[in-house]
Amino acid sequence: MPRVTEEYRVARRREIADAALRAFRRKGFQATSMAEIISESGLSAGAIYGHYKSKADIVLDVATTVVGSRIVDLERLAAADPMPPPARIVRVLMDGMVRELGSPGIMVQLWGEAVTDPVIKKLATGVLGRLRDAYVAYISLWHQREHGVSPSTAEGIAAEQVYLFVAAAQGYILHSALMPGFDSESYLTSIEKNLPS
Amino acid sequence: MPRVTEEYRVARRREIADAALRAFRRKGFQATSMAEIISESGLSAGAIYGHYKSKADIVLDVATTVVGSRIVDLERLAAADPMPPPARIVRVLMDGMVRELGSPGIMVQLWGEAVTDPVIKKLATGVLGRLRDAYVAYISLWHQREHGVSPSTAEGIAAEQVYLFVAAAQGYILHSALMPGFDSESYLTSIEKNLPS
DNA sequence: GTCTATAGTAGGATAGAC
DNA sequence: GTCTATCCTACTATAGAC
Repeated sequence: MPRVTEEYRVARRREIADAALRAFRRKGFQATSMAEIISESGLSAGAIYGHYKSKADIVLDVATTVVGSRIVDLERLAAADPMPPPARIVRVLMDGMVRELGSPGIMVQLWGEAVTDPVIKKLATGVLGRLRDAYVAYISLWHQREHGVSPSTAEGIAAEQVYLFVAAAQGYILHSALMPGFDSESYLTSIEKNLPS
Repeated sequence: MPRVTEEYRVARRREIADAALRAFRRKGFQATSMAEIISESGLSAGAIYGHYKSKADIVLDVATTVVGSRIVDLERLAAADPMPPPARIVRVLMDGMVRELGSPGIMVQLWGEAVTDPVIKKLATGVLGRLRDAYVAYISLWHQREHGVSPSTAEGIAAEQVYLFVAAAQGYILHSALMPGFDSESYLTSIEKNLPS
């Protein structure tokens, strides 16, 4: 027997999550204190802890949403005809991530936090796993469509190549966050040229 | 006019740095408190702050040493005949890193911290830059030796390929830190098979 | 230089009134 | 559900005696 309607609860959570994302965009995840999320949301500590049980819980919600969008990106591209080559996908994913997250630095902080915080680690592992699976599916489908290979051999190729594609995306994020004056365009063209197809 | 001999000072710093590295190996960088470094070293807070001005200063010293070892690895391999192919280098670097650091998680935490801490960021940027340069030099030399191309074209190839090689190493570190049951051997063989040569 | 003791600070989370 | 006020814990760094 809920004390408020389900609708209300969902709307409030979204409101809080959006405020948190705005705060994270400015200062990253670790450096953003609960006080800042509270201030950004215009609510109070009590109100927020009534909807989320911890800061990690908020991060989890925000990140899950963002990753969901990337999966949707991949599915949309998989439905296109002709499908862009797998190497081209890195660019699309990175564009989407930067657009939504503002700065790739947040991802790096998330990874760092995951090393010690079990809740965040579970999140990061899930994220990485889901994206990897979606990427495998994409590569496999692409090989079937463009090179006409059988589903099983396409699957084999995809499983073997996916590590490098994922690493290319991770490398983009790291370079972008850590190297001042990082030239994203030359990174992406270099990647697209040297990744297998 | 130093109050103690230079030798003594250097030895003490090394002693502290070694203790810090042992502590970092267990719990990573962020999660290791000064109290733990103090306890591990058998010294006191006062003693340590007499030799390092902050915790970040200790991390900087430790990390610089570790990275120096990777550069030495690369130089040693560059002197071998025949030189191992560039794709093979990822494995060597990762082996050395894991041996010295115990866990790749420390690197991930370092990256995360770099996003907000200017001192650590400068360190991470420098590390990445030095390794990248050493890698470029290696790839370039390898193409000259093994494919007999001119130095200038070899340099061009190296500059274009290096991003992907570095990303492969970073991907190894991230997967290793975040994916439970990560199969490092299949990662490395997959990388070696799909990286350009 | 090194020790003990502690100052100083920041941030996540809760209690209790409304 | 939400607010204000505050507790509590954790941790870096310093002060002052030896």
